[in-house]
Amino acid sequence: MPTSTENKATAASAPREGAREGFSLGAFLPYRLSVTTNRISRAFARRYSARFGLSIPEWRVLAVLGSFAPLSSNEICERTAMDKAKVSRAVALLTGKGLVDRAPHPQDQRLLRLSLSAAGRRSFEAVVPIAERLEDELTAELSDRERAVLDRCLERLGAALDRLEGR
Amino acid sequence: MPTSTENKATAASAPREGAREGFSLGAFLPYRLSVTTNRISRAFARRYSARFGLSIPEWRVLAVLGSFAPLSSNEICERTAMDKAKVSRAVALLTGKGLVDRAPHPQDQRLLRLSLSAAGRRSFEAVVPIAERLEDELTAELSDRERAVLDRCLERLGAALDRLEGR
DNA sequence: CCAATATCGTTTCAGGTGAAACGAACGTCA
DNA sequence: TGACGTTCGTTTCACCTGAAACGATATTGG
Repeated sequence: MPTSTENKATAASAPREGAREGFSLGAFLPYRLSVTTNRISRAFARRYSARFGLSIPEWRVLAVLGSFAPLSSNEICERTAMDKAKVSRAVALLTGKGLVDRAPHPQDQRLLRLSLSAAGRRSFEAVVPIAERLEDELTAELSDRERAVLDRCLERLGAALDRLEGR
Repeated sequence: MPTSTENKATAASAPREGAREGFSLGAFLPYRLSVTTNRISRAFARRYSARFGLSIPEWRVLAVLGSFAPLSSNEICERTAMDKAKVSRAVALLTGKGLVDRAPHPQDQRLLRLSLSAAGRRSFEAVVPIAERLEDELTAELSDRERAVLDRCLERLGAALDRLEGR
């Protein structure tokens, strides 16, 4: 859906006049992560959004429901790390498209019991290979060890964030 | 500025009923990168936005101008990987705050010649240590080797994206 | 039992976003 | 020179976003 002009990759180049050494945005980890992540999101969206008409939030909901249905909205929030408003909208769109079934929870009327419809499961099964292929293409140049280190780094960054937020 | 409810970190847990093994969002690299990156952006914004009144785009513009002034808007686009509309707005805000000076380019009247004002440089010098400290805290648990591998992974992901986009 | 409080999901609201349209300035080529 | 296409930065437009307010349901405490 977005064919952005942004994030076309930017190699850090040499400082020019007025250079203030000691800080380089191009080497700043939050910045690098942000650029790479945005580019990946776009690349992924380009592949499936046109074909399936799914936004990223919708795809995420589809993904967790494909693996863990039935879930309440709140459980989807936890599993996708999206806020409840975003989940609510994505679920509304997916039910409107007939991809998600929405039923009341038998014990607690506040909760929804969300699951994939037959059509939803077909979409899920169709998108998963695309997702996996993109991941393979992205990580093709990474050795198994590098991939393992990358996973560990993300885990530790998450733990560091837990500490920072938990203060 | 944003004290989000989103991205509070979500550990992957065991599949439940209806589990469809073979795909787990929690192990999907684009997803993990996205969650971690968004959390870092928020953590960073919390630290400086209240104190300096800077949005993330503004901070990025400040950062590149602090290191590479003078730059045109287009050069800022390249260096920050933001699209031109976002840069245009950030520059407008920064000039409004008196942090950035805007002059016409002597040879090419289409270009702007942007640089930090004295106040802008003071803000830059004030934010840089905060940025560096956050990065240190985030990567405190990473060994030098892990950090190096992480950098290399990001580089190779970027190269893979170049290929994917360049087609 | 009845308040008071908490939780769930939706909706509202103000603001940010990218894509595209736009005007102005430049370069080109005859 | 002048018509044409290009590049630069701004603005418009439709959409997406998170925070907060909200109604509905459940739970707790008196």
